[in-house]
Amino acid sequence: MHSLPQLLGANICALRLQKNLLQDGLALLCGLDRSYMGRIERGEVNITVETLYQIAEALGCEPAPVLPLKNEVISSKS
Amino acid sequence: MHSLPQLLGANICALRLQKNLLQDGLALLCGLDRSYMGRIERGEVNITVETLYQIAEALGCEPAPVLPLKNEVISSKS
DNA sequence: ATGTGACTTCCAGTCCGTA
DNA sequence: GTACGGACTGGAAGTCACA
Repeated sequence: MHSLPQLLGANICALRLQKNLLQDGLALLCGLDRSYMGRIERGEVNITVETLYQIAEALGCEPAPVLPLKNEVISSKS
Repeated sequence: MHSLPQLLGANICALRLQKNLLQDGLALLCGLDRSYMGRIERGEVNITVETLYQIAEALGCEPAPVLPLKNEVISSKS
């Protein structure tokens, strides 16, 4: 069980590697900064849905497969 | 074809009505402000993935069915 | 090729109202 | 019950320099 941004970042990283892309390359496709893409993959930031769609578009898939299931996510509520 | 926030808001609204919830009630379940929930449904704001998960949780479904498909969304790129 | 700190701008999200 | 407005705070977006 990890935080939502961490799981999301791990999924993005895995999908990126499947496409043999570098963080640089993916960031370019998304229209995002290289260093910001790194932070996303490390789960350091909580992205918006628009950013999610940009990434899904660049990865050539729907946003859904990028998202972890609810029960994989550490609940932020007590 | 509408903007992403508009489609997302319409989906949330439809799912909320299926559950016979008011904006008030859904906002409470999500831990969000009532007026902000209204803005979400009207597509006036671009929410984060964490908020998306809060809403999916409150609606009793996964985040995926709340999200529109890429090809339903007006591309923000030219 | 990626991690990180420092930074600015802008919007996610709250709280107060009115109709 | 819901739409809509103004004013506000924290944090997402976005960039750069350096390790």
